[in-house]
Amino acid sequence: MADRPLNIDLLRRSPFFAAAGEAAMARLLRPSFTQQLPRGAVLFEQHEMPNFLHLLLAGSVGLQARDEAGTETTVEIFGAGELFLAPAAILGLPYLVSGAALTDVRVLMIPADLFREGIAADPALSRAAIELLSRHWRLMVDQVVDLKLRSSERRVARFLARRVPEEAGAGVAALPEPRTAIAARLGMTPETLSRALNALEAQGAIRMSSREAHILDRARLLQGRAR
Amino acid sequence: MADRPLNIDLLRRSPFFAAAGEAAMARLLRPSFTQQLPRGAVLFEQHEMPNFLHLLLAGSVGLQARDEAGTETTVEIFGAGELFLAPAAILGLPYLVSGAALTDVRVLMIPADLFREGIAADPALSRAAIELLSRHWRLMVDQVVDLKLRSSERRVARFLARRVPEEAGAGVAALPEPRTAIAARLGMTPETLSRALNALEAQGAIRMSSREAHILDRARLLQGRAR
DNA sequence: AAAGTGCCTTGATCCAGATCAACGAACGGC
DNA sequence: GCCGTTCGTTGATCTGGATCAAGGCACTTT
Repeated sequence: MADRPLNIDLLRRSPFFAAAGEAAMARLLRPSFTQQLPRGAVLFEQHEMPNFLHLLLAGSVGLQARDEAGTETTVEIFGAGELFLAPAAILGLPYLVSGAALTDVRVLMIPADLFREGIAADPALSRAAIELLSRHWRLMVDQVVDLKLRSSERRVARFLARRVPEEAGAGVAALPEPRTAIAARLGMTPETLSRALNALEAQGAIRMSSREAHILDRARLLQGRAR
Repeated sequence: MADRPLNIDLLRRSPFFAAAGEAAMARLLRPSFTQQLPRGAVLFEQHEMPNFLHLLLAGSVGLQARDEAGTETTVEIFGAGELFLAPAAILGLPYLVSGAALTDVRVLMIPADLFREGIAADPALSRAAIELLSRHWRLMVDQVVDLKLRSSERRVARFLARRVPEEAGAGVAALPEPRTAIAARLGMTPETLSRALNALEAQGAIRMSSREAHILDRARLLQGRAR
């Protein structure tokens, strides 16, 4: 079933399987297998037909979209525990975006057809899918609002804050993925991202080291220099 | 059941009920009623708990979000035939956005609890919800890509093109909603929208009159001045 | 250890689109 | 039919962030 023992607990805690329940989880897991992929690997390509659902066990994956001119952005970055059936998998439509490993990753591959059958048959599973989709819709709405009405510095601040437990006043946000991808996810250039991080550091809200940000004061970080 | 005869055919053709099937439709319609609201009316308010699902029968509704500072944007504009269960209704969570009538509207009000029960019980209905959510997720992804990598003029062009049948070379795009709302939906100021429309007219791709745009050459409109 | 090779930051300049400020046109109220 | 009010356009200016162009570093590769 897997080419290496897989962390059942992580799965159980993932928002999706928590909603789907043990039974559905067991059923989906039986024919699934895990895969280890290096940074840069492409999990699926825009316009392809989906054969698998991907549940991320470790690492980060970026959903990337290319426009007609060939320029690319990162639409969203997902971390461990997330299932992204870029709804394609459910609907049986071609992927709207590509999925690329932004770090080395370990993914659970769930056969898409099996999943589609499961959804039709098992109300708990379809309920879980509905919740997942709703959550993902909200993520995108949040991002649209962010892009439309917040400055790049604010977007960076919020991005960092989201990487640390909700109620913590301080903490460490890991940033294992390349700056380019983070910048794209935030709708800015790497240069602007770099400058925004500097500014936040100058304000005393964070302290940067190469692949992580120490958040010194979450509240201050979020409210900005509006002192 | 309704305070005025309602166009069953429009409902049947709406993407949601088309997927849900006649039976589910009939069941949901029985306790529902329609409402006629003037431009500016608020269908639901951000942070409120959802009591109804809204199926738009006529007019346009804008999903608006306010940030902490109080500035407002339009996240999406929906037209006749659309059902927007700003997923809140499904999940039983407070609305993430407000819904405002951008024109005079006629809406079918479907009790949310009834809908939630229906989803749990009827596979066809939950299937329809999944499809709706997937479609709406894709709309938002599209918009994020638009905002991240296209200029305001391109966004306007695409917005107009989407308001005319896919395969038509020419046609009329109605723009009944206030310019301010359209501009916000497109992530720009009314001034910029106005100038973009002028530019597209100068390129000979469209001809504007106050509340509609005549699209003279859809292909040209979409490709831009890259002549 | 030297020489690549990515990846990130820093600095200088530029520009699309925001902002500010009138101005005009459509519309409902009386 | 006039008047205030709301909504859209136009023009002038300003600016956040993009773009362009070098540098640092931290890695592998030899």
